[in-house]
Amino acid sequence: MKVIPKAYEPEQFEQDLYRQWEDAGYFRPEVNMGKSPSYDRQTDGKPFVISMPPPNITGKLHMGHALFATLEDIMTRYHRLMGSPTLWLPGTDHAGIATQTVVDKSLRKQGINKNELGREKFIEKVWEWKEQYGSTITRQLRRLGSSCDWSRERFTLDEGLSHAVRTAFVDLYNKGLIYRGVRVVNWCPRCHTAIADDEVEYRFEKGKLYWLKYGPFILATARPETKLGDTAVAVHPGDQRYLEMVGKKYTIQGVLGDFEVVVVADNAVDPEFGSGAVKVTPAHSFTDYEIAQRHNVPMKQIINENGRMMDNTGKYAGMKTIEAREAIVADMEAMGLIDHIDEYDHNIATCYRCGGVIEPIPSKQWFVKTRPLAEKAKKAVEDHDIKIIPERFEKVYFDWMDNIRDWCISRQLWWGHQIPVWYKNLPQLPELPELTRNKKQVEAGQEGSPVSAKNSEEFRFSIIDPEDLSWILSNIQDTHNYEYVDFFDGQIRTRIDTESFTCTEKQTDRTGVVAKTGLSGYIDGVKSCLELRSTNGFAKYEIEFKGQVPDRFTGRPVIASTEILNHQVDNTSGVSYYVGMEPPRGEGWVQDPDVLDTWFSSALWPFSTLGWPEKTTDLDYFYPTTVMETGYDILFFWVARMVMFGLEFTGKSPFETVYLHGLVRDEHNRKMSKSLGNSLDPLDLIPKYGTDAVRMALVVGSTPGQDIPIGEGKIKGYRNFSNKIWNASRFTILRVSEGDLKTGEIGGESVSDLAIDQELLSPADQQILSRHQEVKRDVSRMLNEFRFSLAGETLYDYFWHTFADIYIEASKNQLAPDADQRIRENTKKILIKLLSETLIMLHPFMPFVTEAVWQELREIFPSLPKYLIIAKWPFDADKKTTRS
RNA sequence: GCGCGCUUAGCUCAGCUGGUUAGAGCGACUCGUUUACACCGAGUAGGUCGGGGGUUCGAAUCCCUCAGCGCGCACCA
Repeated sequence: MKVIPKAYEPEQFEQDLYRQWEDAGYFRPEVNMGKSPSYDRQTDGKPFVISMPPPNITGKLHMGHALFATLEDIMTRYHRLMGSPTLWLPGTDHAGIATQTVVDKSLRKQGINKNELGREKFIEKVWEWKEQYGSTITRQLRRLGSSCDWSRERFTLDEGLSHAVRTAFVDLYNKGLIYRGVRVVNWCPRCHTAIADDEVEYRFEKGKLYWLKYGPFILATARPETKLGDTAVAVHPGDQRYLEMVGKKYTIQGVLGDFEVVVVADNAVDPEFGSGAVKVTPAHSFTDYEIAQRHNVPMKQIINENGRMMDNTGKYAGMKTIEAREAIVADMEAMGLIDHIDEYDHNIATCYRCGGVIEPIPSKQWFVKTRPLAEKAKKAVEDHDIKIIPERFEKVYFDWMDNIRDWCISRQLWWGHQIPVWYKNLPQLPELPELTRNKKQVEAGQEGSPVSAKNSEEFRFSIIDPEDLSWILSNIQDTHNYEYVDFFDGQIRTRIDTESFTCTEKQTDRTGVVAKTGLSGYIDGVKSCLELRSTNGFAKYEIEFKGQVPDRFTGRPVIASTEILNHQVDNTSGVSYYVGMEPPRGEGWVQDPDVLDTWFSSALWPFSTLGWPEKTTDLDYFYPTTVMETGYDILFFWVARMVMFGLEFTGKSPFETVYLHGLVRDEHNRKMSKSLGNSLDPLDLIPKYGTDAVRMALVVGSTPGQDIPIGEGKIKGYRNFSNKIWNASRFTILRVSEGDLKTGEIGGESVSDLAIDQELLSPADQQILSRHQEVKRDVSRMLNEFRFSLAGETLYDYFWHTFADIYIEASKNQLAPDADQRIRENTKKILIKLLSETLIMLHPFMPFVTEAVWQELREIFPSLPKYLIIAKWPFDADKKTTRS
């Protein structure tokens, strides 16, 4: 008879079992396109794929990671047991701001200043940090039993992914979906970078509302210091009180002398609030900026990127905004410019990373034009190409897509993907003689055209190297108000109607317009010339086209390289820029110092990790992925953007189902926080109670989209369950192995061949077998429907309170030495069947105990698969012929 | 302001498309246990399913309404 320890000691098994699985390669899916599978498959053969939400390299594992790892591992293991080729692709995220802040802090503790260190050295330090901590978190994910394919592990700054990022940027740029411009942005003076709208968090703070005597108006403001940047007063168009004043200019007495404002009527003004008149500070308020844009009101910036008053604010220059506010209020009171002051609760904007107050300031940044992307992304969910669980988040998703604003993607940081744009300052050049305005357009094959292409479609796509085209077009964007753009290819001069791009709002049309009006065709080896003229100046580019290769997107031939022989720019900025995958040829080009928003690379994750933009086997086979499992808190940050980018770059939704889990909270449903001291550390709990217990505690009782409370008591409960599994199995194994197995007391080759004699069944046998069948069916269905909690609970209840409490007790009689030999044998067969099949079903939830027990079970019943992880799921949903 | 969620036993929560006597875990109480497991077993108590109204043969479940709590988005002069 076997000897098995009395209690389950997880520490003795977990790490060893994990190593055995990993070494055996069970986490790596078989890529077998078009071939018949090498194993018994219960599915349609489609691979099951999850891209792991890449944890930041900044920290160590917490309960949130444990939750996603558990849920994703359950799905992965379930589908593996079902026989699907299963890929769970892990990785980590460089997490721009977060990592830079943490490393900066740690360096400062060592007395090292980031700025003295310099960019290159600093980035080296961050990489050192990454080497140290990036692997910590993946090691800890293994501890959770995550059966992901480590051979495919990725990091967002890997060469392949960086290449994907550059490709995406350049492609969007060429499509006119990325632009650079001066906008009022959310600026964090503490992190010293712009952040996106959804990276801003609002919180209430007690403050004051100042009623100012403002020329003929009395108006309220929370930020009197911005008065120095005021250029207008806005009122509601229907407001009778101010009708007469609209359009007129007024002189306002200010602390730095008189200044002039214009009165405009705008619907954004709420006539009910305050006096119905608003002072407009276009440079430091989003609403004011928009009002100013609509009424052509000038903008005056008075706050700089350090959150301090600028030189144009006289004696207040250099003060922080709060200091300036106090000083200005004091001065205004002295001048009798303040009517009265109210108490007022402000909803102030703060940075989601550092908590600092956000200053809206005008800044030149890169933006993604999101609306065209959002429309497709919205449609994908509307058409059910993507299903969101729980469904109610679809509405939230739609609302976001409907109200989306352009996405500011440049960050003034060092750690991240540096923007693939290069700048060059150019000397002023003497004006060129006026160009001949020839309106003739080039058509493919047309007489006089130097273009040799025979079919017009090929011709149309064979513009010039997209990278150079973008570089050229970038200048159109930069200077506005071009009168005309001429393209001269050596023989024919082509006029391009510039009306289409005088306005930045029409940027999407740029590429199209160019193609339509004839900036197309290439001349291998011929020097061409592009000339731009604007109200600010002109630019001339001499270009030589060389060679011909297939375009990587369309497969059509394009110019392989375009040498810019010379280019000249003369405009107000005097700067030209180049957008491309690699630095441009020639001297003096400097790359844009900014990096991209972390979420830009994250948005590419489901396909960049599989090799995109290269056409790899992995991309072909595993993309689109199956499930995106993540927290509802990053629905906008991440999920929405993956959908937008997935559709844009691959033409496919990046996943079929989005499963949103909730936030892990403490047993009283409070947020886990260090200050409350209620945080649970999975790395303490795992050695204490076992990974399986932690996993079960996270799954059972949690509903998608709903926060999940968890306390140590709950985990203890599932530790007890682990032990119950161990002991019920121990009983089974010990009893079944009584007698001589070699002579085949229970016989049979595999579990399905266990010939259970229906004639000999006791009522207890019949009941358990029937219940067992139900559980198999229910659990399969629940897992297919993403109802993990219910599935786990069902299995828990069945195993403990039906199998162990009822059936094992009943089996004791049936196994008694004085019982009929045939009954004993039959009972043993039933026990083996029930136990082995239940272990398989429990395995996705509790991989370690179940595998540990399986290995024991295999010793007395060697026909079982070598490892539980690759066993066969005991219920086939397609076989609806389940006889009761 | 717009939207969403929650309110079920002392605590934390399940309860899918309405259908036996509303469930679990923890906690409480009683009893038991040399015999797979005290990280155990058998059992008990505990709920007018937030209030009100409606639909229905039948409502924790669907609809309306009110209240409390929480969250998201927008505004925030």
